[in-house]
Amino acid sequence: MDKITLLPDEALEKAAECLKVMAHPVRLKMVNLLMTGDFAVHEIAAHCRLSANQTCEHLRLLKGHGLLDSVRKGRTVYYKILSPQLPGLIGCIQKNCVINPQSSTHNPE
Amino acid sequence: MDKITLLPDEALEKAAECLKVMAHPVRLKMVNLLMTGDFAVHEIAAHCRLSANQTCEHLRLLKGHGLLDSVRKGRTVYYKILSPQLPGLIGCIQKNCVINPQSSTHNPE
DNA sequence: TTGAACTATCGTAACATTACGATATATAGA
DNA sequence: TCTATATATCGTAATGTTACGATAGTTCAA
Repeated sequence: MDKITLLPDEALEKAAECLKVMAHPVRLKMVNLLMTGDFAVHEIAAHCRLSANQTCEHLRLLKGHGLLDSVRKGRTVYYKILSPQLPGLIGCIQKNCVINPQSSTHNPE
Repeated sequence: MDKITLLPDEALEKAAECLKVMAHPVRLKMVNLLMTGDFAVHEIAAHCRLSANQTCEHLRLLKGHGLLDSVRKGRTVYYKILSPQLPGLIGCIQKNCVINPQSSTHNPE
């Protein structure tokens, strides 16, 4: 196993869209936080040092792509991880971007 | 092991930048192809059904971030995978976006 | 009902990315 | 040298993304 296969275009487009959603430091931070539990919007905002509306927009994007889910309890809305793939991606990032730092050290210009 | 950790901002920003580079169906396709061997620009262009200049630009971006490398042999320039993390990411995509299709089935609007 | 807390949405300006034609560079062969 | 092939770059229009102020909806409690 571990054979190299050429993935179909459809899968690549789906993957690219998913990656695009995750390709933002704030959204990565949100997902990373939510891996440790469920949190309210204002808690996520505080953790990311972000305004309420920006926080909502990022969360909406993540939820809109099926990566997160939310429940309201009174005035507070709690977000949680829905996609079972997210932790894997974060783990992949941890392995590839933290332990083995690389990339973004070059400049195309 | 497999403990959940909050990654530092620096790592998240680096990861986001790396993901942004990969978050394009054509670039994913290029990397996927290059996992099977080294290829010339015009071969990559043909495989991706892309114009020469677009192909070069995508390859330049990937190379500029240290993900690919290239060697010239005569008139032909061959690209190859440089970053040892790329196959892992593609594998992650294969697991998460192909076997377990999800995401991009919702629409934020 | 009124106000406060919390979340969500809208309009839009600022910014980044992508596509594409035109052009430039590099190499090999006639 | 001249020409064709193979890459690379540039300028710019089209498109997409993000940030941000303003506003709106929701819930609770006084």
